[in-house]
Amino acid sequence: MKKPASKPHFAEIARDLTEGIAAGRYPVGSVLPGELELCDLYDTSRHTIRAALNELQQLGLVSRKKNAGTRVESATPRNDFRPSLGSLEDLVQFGSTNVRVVQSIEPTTVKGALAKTLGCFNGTDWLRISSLRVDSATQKPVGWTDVYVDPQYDEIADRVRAAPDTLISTLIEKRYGRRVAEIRQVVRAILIPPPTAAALQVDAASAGLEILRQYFDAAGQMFEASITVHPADRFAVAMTLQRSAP
Amino acid sequence: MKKPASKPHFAEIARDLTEGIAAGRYPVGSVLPGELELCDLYDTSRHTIRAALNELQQLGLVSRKKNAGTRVESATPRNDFRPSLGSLEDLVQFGSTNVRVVQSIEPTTVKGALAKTLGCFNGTDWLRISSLRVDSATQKPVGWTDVYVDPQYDEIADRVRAAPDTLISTLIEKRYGRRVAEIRQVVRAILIPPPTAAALQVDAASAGLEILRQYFDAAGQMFEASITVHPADRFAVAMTLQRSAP
DNA sequence: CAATCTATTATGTCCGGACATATATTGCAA
DNA sequence: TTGCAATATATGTCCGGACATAATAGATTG
Repeated sequence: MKKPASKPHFAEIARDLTEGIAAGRYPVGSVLPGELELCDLYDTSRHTIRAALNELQQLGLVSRKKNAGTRVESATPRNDFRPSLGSLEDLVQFGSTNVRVVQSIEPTTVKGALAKTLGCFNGTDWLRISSLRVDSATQKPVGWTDVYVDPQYDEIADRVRAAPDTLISTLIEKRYGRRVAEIRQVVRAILIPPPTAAALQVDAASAGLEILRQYFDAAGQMFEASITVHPADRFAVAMTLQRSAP
Repeated sequence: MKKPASKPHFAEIARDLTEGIAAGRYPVGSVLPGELELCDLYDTSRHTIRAALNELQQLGLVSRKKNAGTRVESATPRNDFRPSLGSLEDLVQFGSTNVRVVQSIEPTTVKGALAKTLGCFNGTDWLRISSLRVDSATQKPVGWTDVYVDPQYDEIADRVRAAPDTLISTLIEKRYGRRVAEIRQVVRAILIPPPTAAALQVDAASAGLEILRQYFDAAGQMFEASITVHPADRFAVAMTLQRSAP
């Protein structure tokens, strides 16, 4: 009955359960057997079962609640790849490589196409913080950023100027306690518009990278958004994905 | 001595260790105390210590080896944000929205600037698979892709044509068993070169998104690379990041 | 001196128990 | 019927032990 399994026991069980979920034996939305039942099923200890279930949870296959049991959330082992080094700072390529030089901080009313791209209602009031990102080595501008924050957070203006290497979302979190729970990011290619091109010291018809970021709190409310334009030859978005389960 | 800690014990320990790493008490590259020592230090069981260390490992702060102990890898709690839905297919926006139309499959010798961007030696031989991605709804081309694979995999040509909605890396894995362990991706903005512009049915001087992907196996060997060019107004790279620890 | 064998030592896996805690259900009372 | 309290039940946390396994360092041998 017992195979001379080379793999650890909990990994075998995790594999079996994953297979069962993929095969539809445990359909999405259903609740799979309790831990003690699984102990009985696989003839092992609860500790081992939990280690196996932990794997499934890590893979995003199941969610677990105190009395409701472990619910099957997805049939396919999503997050097959995950970013290996991907703090937000790394992603944005912030920090030591370049600093923020604030150009202007003023309240504005967002309407029309801009409102649509930002994902807010027409005529919403925001505080716009425009800044230039300058590479500390070459002294050349690497990006123009318009950050839109809730106008009630106007007191962060000083801090934004004082801490040129800190994310504005971090400043808001420290000052007002509103915490970012989710970030949506869209990367597009554009032809850099003339005024921005001048600020970035590039030709008018050159290509650029436009990055839109939306910051949401735990309630799903967007309280910050930013649009960044980078010259094509001075910036790239890089990321590394690694397979989760070897 | 005992605080009325509301948080679980192992979480407190994880927090403390994270703090110690961030503060430099445990510098990057150093090896922090063994599990039994930590048991003594925090006056707890090995199980709890391991749960805490597990958190740090999950956050990418430490790596662990059989006899060398747990090594500090990074000072900042990276992966503070993780992609919420991020299978590779989602990221690439593959699948039902558009299909691959193969234009040519032929062996080439990569040299000069191309070799440099692809990240291989000058004069390396590859099998180049050029294809057009066409949106199934509008019938307009949304991207031009040059995939470079090891020329020994020339038998996949048929499969590439036969399965227009499957990743080429997946085809290689199924046919030859060589498995992708890591993917590096770089997104840049470019001006679309004339021949590509013609194929994509856009103006010559328009902006486009260039995506370079490199596929590595477990040994760190690159065995596939691809360069994709998308018209600026027909494609964007979107991703959602969610905070890991609420 | 080099190569090989052998302890030593760290993490990895696993056991079987205990109590805590959050949630769902049930039962009782207004 | 509605609202609240008691109970049941699932996962969460934690203990203290055991043996396995891999990597290192030391001892042994050619």
